[in-house]
Amino acid sequence: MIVDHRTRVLDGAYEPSEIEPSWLDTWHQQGVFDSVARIEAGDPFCIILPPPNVTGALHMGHALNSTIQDVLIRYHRMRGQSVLWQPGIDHAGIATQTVVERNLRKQGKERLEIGRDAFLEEVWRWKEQSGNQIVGQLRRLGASCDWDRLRFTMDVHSSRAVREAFVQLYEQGLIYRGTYLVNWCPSCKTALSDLEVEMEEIDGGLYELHYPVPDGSMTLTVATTRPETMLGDTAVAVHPDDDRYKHLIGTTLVLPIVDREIPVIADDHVDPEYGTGVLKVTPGHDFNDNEIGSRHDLPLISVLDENATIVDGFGELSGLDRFAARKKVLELLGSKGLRGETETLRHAVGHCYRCQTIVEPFLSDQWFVKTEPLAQAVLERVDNKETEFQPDQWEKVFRQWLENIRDWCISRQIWWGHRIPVWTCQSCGHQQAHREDPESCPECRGLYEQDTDVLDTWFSSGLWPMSTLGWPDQTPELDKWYPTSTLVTGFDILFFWVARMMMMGVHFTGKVPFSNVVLHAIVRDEDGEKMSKTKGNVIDPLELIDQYGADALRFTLTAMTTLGRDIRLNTNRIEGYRHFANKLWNAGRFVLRTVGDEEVVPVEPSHPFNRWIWAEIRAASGKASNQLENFAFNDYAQTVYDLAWNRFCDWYIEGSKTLADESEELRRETHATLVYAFRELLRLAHPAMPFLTEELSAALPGSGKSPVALQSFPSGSAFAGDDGLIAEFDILYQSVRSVRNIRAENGLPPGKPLDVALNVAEDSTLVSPEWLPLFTSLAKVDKLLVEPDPTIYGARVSSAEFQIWVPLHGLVDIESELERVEKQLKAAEADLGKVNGKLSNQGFVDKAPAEVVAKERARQSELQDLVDKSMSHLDELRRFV
RNA sequence: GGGCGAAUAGCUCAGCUGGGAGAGCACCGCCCUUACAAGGCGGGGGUCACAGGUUCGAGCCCUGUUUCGCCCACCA
Repeated sequence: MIVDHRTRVLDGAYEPSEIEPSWLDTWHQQGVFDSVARIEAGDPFCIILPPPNVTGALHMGHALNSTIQDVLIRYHRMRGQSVLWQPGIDHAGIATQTVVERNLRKQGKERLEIGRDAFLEEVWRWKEQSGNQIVGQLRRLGASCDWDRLRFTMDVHSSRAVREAFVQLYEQGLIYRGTYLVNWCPSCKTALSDLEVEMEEIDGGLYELHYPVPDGSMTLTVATTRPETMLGDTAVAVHPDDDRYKHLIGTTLVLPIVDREIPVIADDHVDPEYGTGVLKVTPGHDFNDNEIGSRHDLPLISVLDENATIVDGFGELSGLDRFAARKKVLELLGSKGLRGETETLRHAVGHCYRCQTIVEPFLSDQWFVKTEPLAQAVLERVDNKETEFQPDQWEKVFRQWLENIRDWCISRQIWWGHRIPVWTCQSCGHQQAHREDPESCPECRGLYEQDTDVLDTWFSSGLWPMSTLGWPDQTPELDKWYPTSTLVTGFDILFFWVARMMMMGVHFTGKVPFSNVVLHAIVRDEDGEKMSKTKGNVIDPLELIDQYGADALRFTLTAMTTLGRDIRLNTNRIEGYRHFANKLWNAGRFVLRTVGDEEVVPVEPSHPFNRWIWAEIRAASGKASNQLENFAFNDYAQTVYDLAWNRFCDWYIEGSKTLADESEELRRETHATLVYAFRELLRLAHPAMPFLTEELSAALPGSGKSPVALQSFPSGSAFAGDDGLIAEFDILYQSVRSVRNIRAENGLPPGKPLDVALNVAEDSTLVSPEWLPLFTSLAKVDKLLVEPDPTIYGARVSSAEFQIWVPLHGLVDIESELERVEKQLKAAEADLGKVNGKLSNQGFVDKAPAEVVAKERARQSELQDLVDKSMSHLDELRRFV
């Protein structure tokens, strides 16, 4: 279907839902986002889309993230660079498995019942649906990704990259397996990395327990928040210098309930000031105790199983979950008279980041990445500024984390993910990582079994910039676009993702994966609350798009993005920018209607007013480029808004109406300027408002077939215009506003024509035949008087450039005019006072830079002049009272 | 326990290397002027959290305080 954009703009009110979807098709059909087709076209610019999780629909955070990236991508594409925005989605291991499990449970099914294969089929089904929904949402927002290159972290290619990376690390000795204490989620029943544990303050108790010496003659009192783990105690520790307990070091105590003898040991870790100064040591269920245990060679005892219930062998305690066991242990100790004081205590406890269950330090076999060497390599690159952070305060945070990094537990006891590619022989015990699935043990042909665990989901996302471009193969894409240019993401995944990509990228390619990292804020609701499903304050971007249009939403997000600050989304703001979009729409309708069927050709205008708008466009173009290069998104939006509304619509369009009537020649020139300046403006706005700008541009005469997305971003070279024109225009602007002000302050209707006396220097541009008609029409001057008439009273506005006098005789009461002038005088006097104060300060005159002093002097005489004129005007007015 | 960020108009926020306090929305007044009432024109409104300091000059730099928010951290 061929759309007649001209008719659509001319006939219709602005209705984004009617124009936006059709452009999605057009862009696609015209291959606007195809990157590989233009792989040789220019300097590379590449952004890897942070792959959204297939856990459901997108939220406002994604909309913000994608908008920022799309603004950058569209800008760089318009700069003629060879642009790739690589899209993809993430399988999101635990998160997705949890969602699918929950859905199954609603149907009365359990994961374990249906089995691994059937379950994975379910997940793939879910992935298909969620993935499509996500892509649909991103496209609707206008995201100009190269959609043909859409990737998934578990597709064939990514899986191969994961496999390759794992095997290399394994062979390099950077991946190891062992039995260690890890963070365990008893609900997800899997190990978690340190990062996946969220510390949250909860109310608990600090319980005192008495442990008797073997002969029962005395007890030693420990303090603990977790009495139930006492079943696994293998020592009691005191500080080596603690005189209270020094004599007991080396003796033993009897662990109540289990009747096991445990040693009293000395360790620096114990704080004599805290609790009783005696620490029970449970190396099997506490990270600190585990370290103490390894220092003292203590045995490790697991008293909890993977569900965090007490294991067999503890009588009535066995089978109780940890919280029930806690109660029971306290009860048992109480009945033996072995309980002391209990103190309530608010303390930080680790929770699973996916299901919020309290994590349990749990002894198990897990796979780890030795991160220290990887982190060191990254730190060197950051030192060399090979990757820079925006805003730069994040560099410090990033660095600190890497400096204190601990080994990364990468194995997960779930089903959804990349299976760990390590096989172990059931006969000879041979163990090896394989790039291809092996048939049998390469050593003895025995039964060879693959590890059942899967990898941490962040392992595959850590490879994302490389793997999407083809690694481990040396593809043309990898060659062209790696390292990528800018990574745009939220600071909440700085460690999870950015750090991992840096480590993997540097390790495997020797190059940092991106030269800039832009960390944007999270989107909060109007009350500053973080959006979350549980709070029910989540806003679906699609709803906002339906209501206000994608352009308005995008412009809002762009305008609200100052790096380093949270965004509070309020719908007033979106509404405001919808009005802005509407304003542009109507400006477009005006241009079309005005120009009609006339043929317009781009010409270098001769009239200063036409040249002025080009000067404004040039200035704005330079500013906009700068702002985008520096990730100052809000400033860019402001530049566009100001140029479009305050310059083009309010002044240029209004003035053009007068100009076009002056002469045939001027009409032609002005109409051409209207069209071409407007088109330039649309290009400037395109990265933020792609749909509207395409639609309006396509409707303009002589627009050709090329979409705005592929046109060049304004560089100011179209028609230079000179900067002096901006100052010339300012005189017109001030003078017109003066007359309007007189009108408003005296209660005269805005449309009422007035006689005006305009006094200026002879050589003033204002009275030149070129500017004067603009003044008389924009100020709605009825008759231009030569001189003020002293016999009637009038309003007067003075400036350095002009004096305006408007006779008010018979029009208004004089009191209001007196009021207006008095107010003006008061303001001028106040300003003058400040300036005089400054200039009479010897310190200022001596020490301030010469140009600052000169500026103040100039201002002094201007203000003095204004004060004088206002005073004499007041005298004049008072004669008529 | 460390570290970071924020505090500016009624609201949401800009304010770059220190030199005349800004925007949008809201508010008030006048206008349905032939692109646009989702609009036009004009206007009011701020002890820049507080207290010191540096400087000729501080919203901006330094010190301290208060109030919010976030991150990291093994005090049981």
